[in-house]
Amino acid sequence: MGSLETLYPVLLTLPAPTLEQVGKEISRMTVPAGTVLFDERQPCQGFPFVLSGGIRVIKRAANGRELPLYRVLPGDSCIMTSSCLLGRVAYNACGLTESDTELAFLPKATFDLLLEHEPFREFVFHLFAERISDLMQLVEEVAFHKLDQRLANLLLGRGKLIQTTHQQLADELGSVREMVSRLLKGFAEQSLVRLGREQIEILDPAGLRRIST
Amino acid sequence: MGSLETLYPVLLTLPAPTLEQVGKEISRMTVPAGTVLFDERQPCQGFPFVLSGGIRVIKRAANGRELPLYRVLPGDSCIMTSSCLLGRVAYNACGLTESDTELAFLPKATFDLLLEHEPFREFVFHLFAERISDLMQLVEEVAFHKLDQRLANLLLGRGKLIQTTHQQLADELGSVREMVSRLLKGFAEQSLVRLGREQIEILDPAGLRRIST
DNA sequence: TGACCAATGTGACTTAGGTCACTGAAGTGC
DNA sequence: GCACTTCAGTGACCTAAGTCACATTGGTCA
Repeated sequence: MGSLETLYPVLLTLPAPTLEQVGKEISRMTVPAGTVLFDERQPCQGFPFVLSGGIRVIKRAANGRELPLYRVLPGDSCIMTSSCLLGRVAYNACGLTESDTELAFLPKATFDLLLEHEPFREFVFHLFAERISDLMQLVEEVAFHKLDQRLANLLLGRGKLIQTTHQQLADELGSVREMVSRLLKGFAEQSLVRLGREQIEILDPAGLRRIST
Repeated sequence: MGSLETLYPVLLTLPAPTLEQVGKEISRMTVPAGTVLFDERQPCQGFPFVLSGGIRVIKRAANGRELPLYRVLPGDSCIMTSSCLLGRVAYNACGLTESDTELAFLPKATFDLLLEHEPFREFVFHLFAERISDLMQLVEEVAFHKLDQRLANLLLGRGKLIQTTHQQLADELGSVREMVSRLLKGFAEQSLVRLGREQIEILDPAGLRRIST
């Protein structure tokens, strides 16, 4: 939907010739939902901008279970990909498009050029800082929080009426459907939610929040 | 021990006047082992260099348990502190000196100046990338690996003869002493290690590696 | 309407990990 | 040598979470 400049207003702080160069050298692509964008150490094609859609970055376990690490939405950038560009460190995680996604890639040379500009640097650092913050949050969740807390937390901030299946919630938590069903049943018995087929109505956000902490 | 330039050779790539300015504006401090350097959202004093000693960055749980996130050793920098400088994101973790530690802080203004130089930028990006990599590794460990795997992994790469207590190992893993004792006993029964008071002798690294995967 | 399928509910069981409450063993200082 | 402390070993028990094997429910579509 939005143009590159609307989604990434930091680009507007660049000098006009630089911005023009960006426009010239950026390469766009559209990929359908469910595409694997990268997996355990793929060569990186440049600095990625997400224009629409979104990317789910997950970590796969040996036993097939998987855990979502974070999402990359329009306006963000996938540090995963970009930092192999920046820091020459190989990660092993896997990125999938959640829905049809438009991407734009900036070649490394152009990206380096942009980094000469303080506002753009700040933008990139901010992306890094946010990812680190997300990952720490995740470590905290996985290491210290029980599943009911994590589920309650997941339900909160998704609106009053959530359209989803138990399986999807389980995937989100890196758990299994049965656990989610049981916990939701417990929530329903406490009148925190009302359950329906493929939908959950939040009745008592405060109560959920109490559990989620 | 080492000078700033020896530990951070990237500084030598800076123009002489800049380097001189760094020397002038940097402030050094020495803190004893066990000092809390920062805790849930402290103001940051600048970009930190570690000259000797080391910092343990941990996450505290509500129940008092704690999990080490990563260490900052001489030559590294604590992204935690620095990225609140860079990305204006507040983290909540806690940093403690592991041993007597010499630190040097660069004021934000000087740090911004250094970022004008490509090699220094690269250095900083690399630090970020490594931390992210560490954190992902940690997520993987905590979410997917069993304690015996994690313990085996911890023992490996620490030399043939490890001087430590079970309690210290447990702290390292975010677990409890009893579990470590039990697991070590199991390892000993498989002749993977020989146990002694405050020491563990690795007998079969290959066997441990098999477990650790 | 009846076959079919995805989503959900549920009980029985297993496992990993943690907690508690001890006991014993090895060093340390006097 | 003896008191004291720290470290380690161990059994009994508890809990969260996952696994397995189903039964049920509601919707879709030929």
